[in-house]
Amino acid sequence: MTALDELNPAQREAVTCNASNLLILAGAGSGKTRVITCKIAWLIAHEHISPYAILAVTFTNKAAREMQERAIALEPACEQVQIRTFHSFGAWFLRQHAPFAGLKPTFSIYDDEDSENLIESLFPTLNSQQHKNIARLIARAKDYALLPDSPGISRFEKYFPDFSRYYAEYNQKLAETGNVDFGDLILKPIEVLEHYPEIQQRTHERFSYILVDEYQDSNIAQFQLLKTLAGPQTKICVVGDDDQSIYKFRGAEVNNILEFPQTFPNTTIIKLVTNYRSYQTILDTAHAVVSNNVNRMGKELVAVRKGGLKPVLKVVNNDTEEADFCASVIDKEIQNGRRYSDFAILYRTNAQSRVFEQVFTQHYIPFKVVGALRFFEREEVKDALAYAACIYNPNDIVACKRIINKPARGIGAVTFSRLLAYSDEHKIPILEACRKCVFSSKKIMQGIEQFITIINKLQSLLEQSENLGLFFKKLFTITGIDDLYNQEDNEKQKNLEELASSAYTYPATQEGLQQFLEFSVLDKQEKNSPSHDYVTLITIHNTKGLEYPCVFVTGLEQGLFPRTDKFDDELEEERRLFYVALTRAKDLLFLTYRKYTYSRGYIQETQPSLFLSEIPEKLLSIDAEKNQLKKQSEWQKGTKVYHDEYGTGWVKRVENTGAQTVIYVTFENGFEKTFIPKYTNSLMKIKD
DNA sequence: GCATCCACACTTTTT
DNA sequence: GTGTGGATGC
Repeated sequence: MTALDELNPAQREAVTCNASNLLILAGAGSGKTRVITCKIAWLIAHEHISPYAILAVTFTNKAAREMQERAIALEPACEQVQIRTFHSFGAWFLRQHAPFAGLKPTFSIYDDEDSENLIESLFPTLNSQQHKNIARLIARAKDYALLPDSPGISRFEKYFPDFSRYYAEYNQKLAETGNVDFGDLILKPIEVLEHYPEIQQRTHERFSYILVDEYQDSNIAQFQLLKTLAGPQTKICVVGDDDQSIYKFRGAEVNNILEFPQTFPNTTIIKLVTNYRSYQTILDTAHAVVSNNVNRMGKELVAVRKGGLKPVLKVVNNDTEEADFCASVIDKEIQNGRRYSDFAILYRTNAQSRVFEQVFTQHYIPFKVVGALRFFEREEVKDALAYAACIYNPNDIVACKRIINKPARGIGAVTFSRLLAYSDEHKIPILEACRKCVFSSKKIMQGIEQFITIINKLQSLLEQSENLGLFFKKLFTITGIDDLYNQEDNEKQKNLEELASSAYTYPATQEGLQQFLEFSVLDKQEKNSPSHDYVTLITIHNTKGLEYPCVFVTGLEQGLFPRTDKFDDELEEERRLFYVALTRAKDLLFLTYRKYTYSRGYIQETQPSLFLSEIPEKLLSIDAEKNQLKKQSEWQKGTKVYHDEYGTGWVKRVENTGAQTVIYVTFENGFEKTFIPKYTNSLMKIKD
């Protein structure tokens, strides 16, 4: 295979290694995708493994598509390889085994917002913050593969009293209506495999090779799915980078990768540390920061591209100056022949994009904000999809609730809960309940009748339409959402247009509808329009896997990045996030620190990010007036702390020895102790 | 059931 | 500064 000749020795070893359990530690920019795609092609061409027997799991659909395309380019038979996200694999598996999972063949998949809406209709007496909390905790519980009756669920109770009861009722309702949420897409396949040995046997026989990408961000449930999918003969290859694990807050378990060699005996570990992306100066800076983490496997990237300019640290007064600085650098570099698409502005929180949008507009710099409000999550788009979902699946109570009174037909929350109770009592789908239920109020009866008429019309319209796009166009008119959004908002109208056009390639059949609905819920990532030349404004989380010639990492203030209310292990995750940010840059890297920020309308003085103090000065080109950048530790005299053993105390003294901070704490019980925060997990900051 | 107004909160979020 | 949840009144 000629592609093999283009690989470095470590990459080649990773591709050809035939170990049963293989862990590839692939640093940022080390050619990871190339290795995986080569490996898939190699398995088919040289190990004579059927493409049908290979499963490759990625974290995003975008990554899956890219992987498939590149694998096919190397070996056409890769067309047959299952390359999917964990969730899309789960959906695929459940469609085939729906009855075994207790699901109707037309089951709907609920995203986080849908789940929350379901919780809202189940527990109408709770307020929306409580609904949110329950939804978040259920999602987390499912990430950890915990069911309402699992012993481990008790630790959730302290965040929400009676949590397991709400969780049980929620799951019960999903089961009754035969629908699933995102968590179930992982958990239900595990259940099916465990309860039906013949299905597991067949699955084991089918997949002889499983590859998992971005393994550092897999969660416990996904890990269990991986274990149940793998038979005694199945070979497993996981690829990831412990330094880039940034999704712990949503259940990612970095121990999946750290403990992989212990869990799967005789694991071969291959490290890919040759970096093809960034200049060495950028990697030196990134390494200086991430090496402060204790909980890591430890590896240092080596750049193929030696030298390079030092990263620039720019100190500015406020957010406008920060954006002005970025704009002027961009303008200058454009003069030097760069394109707008060479630049990315990275920030910790979405709210930071606003000033950049304003300033860039003034400077006539074209930009695109990534990920703020995703297309398939927009109100009008979800409304249209909800009508479609009602036609496809009469048991979709969330979709029905969403649009039964949209546009307004005089059917409120009370009426809907009665309909829900009726469907519950008579064990009939919610749409049947709408057809059969009788209310004394004439106004309500008329409203429901209107709604049912619309649904009936749509049902007969579906198979008469030429394609799904044309069906949607008619749907907008018949349902009245066209009028609802037409007058007030042109943008929403455009989005509906775009929804229709993205459905044109699907046939107007039950099957086509199912595929489109599934696509809309599982593949929400905005597709990038490569034809356009614009600066990217993006959160650091969203940049994972991306690279840009010129990167600005902005808002490097203590409290914002890192947030200061973090415990030790969370601080390490913030540091990994910073590491991810730095390693996105190929050529030029700019770091900005604002001395003052606005928050809640007030101007506040800031401290520079702890991470800036972790970069040796000689690695940076510092653009600041004298004394603008004070060194600052995250620990200050007077900070209130809590220690697992000694209880509450206050920091008496802080010593900074450059690389290391030592703090002296006096506790309420009289103890005086010395800590190196970097090495302690039992001490945390608490609010005064 | 719906419109209106006020208080309040405000990380990140591949699926 | 801005958007949203919840209370209030019609």
